[in-house]
Parts: sequence; C-alpha cells; structure tokens
Amino acid sequence: MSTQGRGAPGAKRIAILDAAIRLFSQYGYRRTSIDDIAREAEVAKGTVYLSFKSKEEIFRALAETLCERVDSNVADARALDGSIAERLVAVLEAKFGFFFETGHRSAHAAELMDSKNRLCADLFANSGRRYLKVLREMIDAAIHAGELEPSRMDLSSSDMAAMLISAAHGIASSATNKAMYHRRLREIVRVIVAGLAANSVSSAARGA
Amino acid sequence: MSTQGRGAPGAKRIAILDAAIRLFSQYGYRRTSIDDIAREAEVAKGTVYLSFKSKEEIFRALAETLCERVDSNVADARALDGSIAERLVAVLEAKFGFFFETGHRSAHAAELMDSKNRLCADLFANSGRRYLKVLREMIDAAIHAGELEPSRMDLSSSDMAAMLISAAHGIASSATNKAMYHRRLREIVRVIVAGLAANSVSSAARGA
Amino acid sequence: MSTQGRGAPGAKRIAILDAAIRLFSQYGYRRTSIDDIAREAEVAKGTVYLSFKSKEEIFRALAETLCERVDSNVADARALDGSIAERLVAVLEAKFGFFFETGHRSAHAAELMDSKNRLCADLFANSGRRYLKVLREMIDAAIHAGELEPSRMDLSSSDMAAMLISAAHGIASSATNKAMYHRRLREIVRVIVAGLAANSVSSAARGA
Amino acid sequence: MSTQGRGAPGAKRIAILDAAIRLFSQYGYRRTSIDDIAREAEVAKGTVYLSFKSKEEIFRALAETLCERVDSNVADARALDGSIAERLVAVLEAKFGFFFETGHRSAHAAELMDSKNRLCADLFANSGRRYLKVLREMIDAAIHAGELEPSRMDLSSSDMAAMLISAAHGIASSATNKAMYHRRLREIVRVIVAGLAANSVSSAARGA
DNA sequence: CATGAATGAGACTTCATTCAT
DNA sequence: TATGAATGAAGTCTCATTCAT
Repeated sequence: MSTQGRGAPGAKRIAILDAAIRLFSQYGYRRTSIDDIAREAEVAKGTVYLSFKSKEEIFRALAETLCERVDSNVADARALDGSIAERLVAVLEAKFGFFFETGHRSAHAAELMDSKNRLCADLFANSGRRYLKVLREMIDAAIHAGELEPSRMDLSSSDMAAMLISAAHGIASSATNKAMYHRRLREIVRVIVAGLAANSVSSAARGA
Repeated sequence: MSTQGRGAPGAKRIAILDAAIRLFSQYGYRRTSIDDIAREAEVAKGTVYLSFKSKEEIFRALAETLCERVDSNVADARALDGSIAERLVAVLEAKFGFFFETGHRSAHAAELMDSKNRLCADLFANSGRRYLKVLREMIDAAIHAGELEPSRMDLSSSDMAAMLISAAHGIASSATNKAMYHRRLREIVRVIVAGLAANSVSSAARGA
Repeated sequence: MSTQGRGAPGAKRIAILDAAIRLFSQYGYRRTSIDDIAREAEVAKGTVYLSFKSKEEIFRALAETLCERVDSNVADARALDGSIAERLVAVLEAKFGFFFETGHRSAHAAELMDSKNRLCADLFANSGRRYLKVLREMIDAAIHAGELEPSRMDLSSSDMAAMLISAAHGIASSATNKAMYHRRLREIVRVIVAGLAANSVSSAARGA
Repeated sequence: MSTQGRGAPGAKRIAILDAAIRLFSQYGYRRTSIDDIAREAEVAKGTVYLSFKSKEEIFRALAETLCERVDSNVADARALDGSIAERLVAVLEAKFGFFFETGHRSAHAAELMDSKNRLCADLFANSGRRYLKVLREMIDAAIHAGELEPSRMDLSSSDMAAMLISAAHGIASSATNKAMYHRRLREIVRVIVAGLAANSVSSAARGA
C-alpha cells in the first residue's frame, strides 16, 4: 500500500474492487462489511469512501465491470469458427463462465448477476437484452444455413435463445468448477441442438 | 397459560414458519428480522425463541418442511401416466414449482433452496440425491422401454437426470410466473427428450 | 435500572429525556452522542431506540415537553395579581426561566428553543405565536386600564410585546443564574413600562 | 513554489477565513467540514493546515478578526454626533450589526459570538469588557450632561449598559434582516432612554 | 407458555488530521 | 508552499438474542 505511492492512479480503486468481488462472491453482499473489504484490500475503511460513495456503489461498479467484460468476451466468442453447437457453447460460456473465474464456483457469484437485483437491475436488463439479440442472430443464421429448425418444435429463434440461456444459467448453479461446467454446458447444448436440428435424422442424431 | 391448549400444540410454531416463509420469500433471509416474523405470525418476539433456538434454525426448519413437501409432491407426480416427456415435466415441476406458489416467482425463493446454502447444505444435498435417484430410475425405465437412448450422445442416465435438473433450475430463474414456467419447462424437456430419444427419427422428431 | 423493573411505564423514556436535556444543555445537540445519552440515562444504546426513532426525535420530544411546560407556566403566571410590570415579569419568566432550571444558565439551553431550529421550527413558531398573543392581550388590557400608552412612542401593543420578548431573550443570554436573571428582567421591564406608561409623569417615572 | 508570491503573503489565509465565515454563518460550525472550507476557498485541504493548526483555530482567528472589526466599528460610531439615544443605537449597531452583514440574519451567526463559546470565551470576554466600558462612559457622560438619570430607577450606569447590551442582543435573535433589526433597536433604545431620562417629564416622554 | 423491554455487538458512513510527493 | 490521498476514531442506527415478569 505504501510501496505503490502514487503509482498507478486508481490502483486503490482496483484493489478495493478486487477485494469486494472476492468477498461478495464468497460471503454474499450482506455478509460482507466495508471493514472486511478494506482489510482485504489493505486500505483503511475511510479510503473505500474515496473511491465509492457507498457500499451499493461498489456493487454497481462491480456489476458494470462484469457487464463490460461479458460483452467483450461475447464479442470475441462470436467471431470463432466451428459448428453451430460449438459456437453456441463458446458464446454461452463467454457470458456465464465468469462464475468460475476464481477457480471454483463461488457460493454467491450468482447474486452478483441476479437480474432481479435492485441495485443494478437496469444494467443487467440491458446486458441481457443485448445478449439475447446476439444468440437470436446466431440462431437465425443457422436456420438460414439449414443447420437448425426450431419451428419443428413450434419454437421461434427467440424461444431457443431463451432456452439456451436458461440451460446455461441452470448448469452454472449446479456445477462446482469450470471443467465440470464446460462439460455439462457442451452436453446440454449438443442435446438441444440435436433436438432442434434442421432434420434430426441427420448428423449426430443418426450417427451414420 | 390461558391461551395455551386452545390450538393444537405447535400451532404457534406453524404460524411462525408460515410467516417466515412468506417474509423470506419476499424480502430474503437477511432483510427479514425476527421482529418482522413475530409481527407477521402475531406472536411476541420472545415466543419465537420458544420454538426455535435461533434465526438460522427457523431457516433449517423451513428447509426441512420444504424438502418433505417436495418429496411428497415428487412421489405423487411419479405415479402419473403419460409419455416420458410428460412424466418428466410433472416430476420436475413437483420439485421446482414451489418457486411460484405465491402466484408469481418470489424474488428470494431461490435463496431458500440454494444447495450451496451453508445453513442447510446437508438437508438439500440429501434431498437432491434422493431426487436425482428418482429421475435416474425414470430414465432407466424409459431406456429399457426403448423410449430414450442417452448413450447415443455419450450420456448416462445420471447425466441426463442432472441435465434435466439444471434445465428446470435455470428456467425457474428466468420465468416470472407459473404459466410461463410450465410452458418453458415443457419446451426444454421435449427438446431434450427429442435429442435423447431412442432413435430420434421416431416420435416427436419425425412426427409419424 | 434493574430495580424499577416494570415499575413505571415509560420510566426509561423519561430517564432518557432527562439525560438528554442535561447533556444537550451542557454540551449542545451535536456534541452529545446517543452513547452519551444512554450512559447518562443508565440504559443500553439500543434501549434509546425503543422510545425514540432517532436522535432528532429525542430533540423534538424535548421541545414538545418544553413547550407544554412553558404554556402551562404562562397560564399560571397570567393569573397572578400585581402591577402590570410585575405581571409582565411573571409571564416573561414563565417562558424564559427554564433556561436556568438546572441552577445556572446552561451553555446550550438556547439551542433547545432556537426558533430557527429546523428540527422543531413548527413547534416553536406555534408556541411563540400563542405567547405573543398572551402578551398582547395583557398589554391591550393595560392600555384600556390607562396603565400603558405605547402609542406615545408610535408603538402598537404587538410592538411592545415583541420588545419585551426580545428583552427577556437577550437577558437570558447574558445572565448566569436565576437570581441574576430575575433581577435584570425586573429592571428592564420596569424601565420599558416606565418608558411606555400612560403618562410617564406618573407612577414609577415620577416616583411620587 | 510556482504560485507562491503571486498574491500577497497571507492571501490564502484570508481566502480561507472568508470561506469559513461564510460557511459557519450559513451552516454552523459543526456542519461545516474542512473540506467545505477548502473547496469554498479554492485551495487544497492540506493547505488549510498550513495556515491553521486545527479547525478550532480557524474559529478563533475568525473570532479575533470579528472582535477587531467590532472594536473599530465601535470607535467610529462613538465619534458620531446626535442625541444620546441616537449615539447609543449607533454604538450598539456597531457591535451587533454584523449579524446581518450578509443581507439577512444568518442562521448560525450567533454561534460565532456566543460568549459562552469555549473556543474563544477569553476573546469575547475581553471584547465584552471593553465594550461595556465604552457604553458606561457614554452613559456617564450623558448623566453629567443631564440627559440620563438611571439612578432614579436604582440603576447604575453599568446596569444600564448591560441592559442595553442585553436588549440589542435579544433583538438580534428575533430580527430577520438589517432593516428590521435597526428599527427594533431604535425602538427599544428610545424606550429605555425614555424610561431612564433625567426627568422623564422632559424630552420624548412629554413630547412637548 | 408467553411477553416485550432491554441489551450490545456490529453495520455503514463522516470528517479532522497527517504526510508523501 | 501546495496538494489530496489516506487514515481511523467516532457517530447513528439495526437487530439477534436474553430474561424478568
């Protein structure tokens, strides 16, 4: 703390955000006190209030950072090559993978991105809308390319997108580490794609 | 002394649990105070401590009650007739439907059944294991009956069971009311069943 | 504290108010912490919040009590006999005498009744209006009785009432104990009455 | 190093004092933070501590300045011509008029000159003594000149001086602007002078 | 059994003061 | 001389838990 001096501007702010995401993830928002955050960030309690007006604002800042990173990850993932299933997995993982960033699924990570969260409902609602659009466009493209045909099950591309999001979300709740999450996500996406493939007689379904 | 005996023994206890589940669902565990619960249950604050040693114990008792009800619901649902997809939907809804019991998804209902919850991890772990077994048995039966063939996608019946649970869980997070939940659950179960059907050429896939 | 048990209902509330008025008088509102009040009242900090929702509410309750007592004192004083000067002194002392109730003028007592105080401006404004009316009525009666004639100095009975209030207020600021206050108040009232007597040739002015 | 020397030495100190008196007057001592003062003075917070050792010292410096200005104003006022009443009004206004310097009575100006203020009790005590002496000398001169005769009401010239001070002080508490203050001060001084005139049969009292 | 007044640890936030640059 | 980031004591308020009645 003393060693960095005026080192990087905003270094303290970042240290505080880092500490906050660690603690919020592990203990939840309410169980994490400003004192805890300050101690973890190795700054004084008052220092926290130089960068953030309130505890809620720390949360919002975290949420913003998260949304930005997710948007960026999603854009990268979307540009990858591969089968529609592979690409969907990549894009879904880009959004939900951060749950496991610290190595294993953190008990309260979900709280951070709970779209019902009153502290940043607007933020996540916007991010969610953008994301849904991305998925829908990918699915529409795959429909045109003859890879998918959700209408066979009376589903629109929006329905399918929502289904994939729910599935990825649900898996994040039960997986305990990134590898497990990745495997299960791949499995369910493959199954859903198989279920909604253009003619399920082809490809994976038939195996031949 | 005067009021006692009037109701069934444990009437107060039940009133407290009822109040607690209402309040926890709506406001969350931390934001609900013992005072709130006592007021909602129309007993004195001290009375709460006659039935429960601590706030955490109220939570555990609630969790136990919930698990029992889920077990009972699941047993009922399992006895129903119908296609494998229909029966799976019924059994999944028996477990996750309580999210919407009050009419619409309560903001904090998930918290109550978060298997990561330190307050009753053991409880939910056991309940979850029992439930997984039920699903696996249903799936195994369907495999024997030639309705399902998850191995075609390199999945065991356990894998498929876990996949369905994740899917149901994920949908509960995004649906906002029971009707929406039911529709989406049916959709994803049908898609998964289609993807893992014995020969996907048959049934839903082919339509014949 | 333990000895009074359920003794008098509201006993704690009164103890807290007593402590508060002592401390506010001596140290001022801002310099007195809730902890101080609780310690002085010999209750726990939380106990204070059973009777009062906030520190401001303690202040308001104090102000209300004060206003009521002043109103009552004023009504009593008004009923007394004596010369107009004597009766005015009594009525003025009924309102401003509490400054010295604890024996000597408390450093911050004025703050409690500062009509500019945002915490109870309404309270004091009303009390002040009632009080001004009382004085005006007394003065009007004395004018009709031929004892006073403020119009000789181009003053209305309202002007004279305001003048007396200011005088009493100003004296309260400089006197250091009740005896001194009483003496000075009598002096200035006698002088003002002399200055505004019906014909200043008479009575006190002439001495004959 | 670069900016220094640009202004007069002590320019910053004066800017800080100016800012402080503005803010203390408007918000009171406790509600005004060093940050506020620094911002209002357009210097950095640390700079405040180059000129003043503590917040209290700012207050003391302000009080000193105020006392000096009052002394100077009083000396000027004393030199004016006019009746004894007019001269007393001028001298009283010289001391108490600053309450309204900003146009209207500032909510917390009184706090600055509260003689009970522990931060500068000595300062104000001395200033007060000097001021009392001035008034007493004026009154003594008027007594010799046959204009006043407080002894008729058993008052010394000191008593009369204290009475005038209290009156002026009390009026400052109730007046809301300079015009109102001036009018009321004139009224009460005229009444007091009438009450203590050499022979109240004369002058204003008789009108003839 | 039932009550609710009482407790006190602990939460969030403010702000006078210091100090490395 | 000037800066402003950093500090931490202190303040207001909440709430799980206890206990005398």
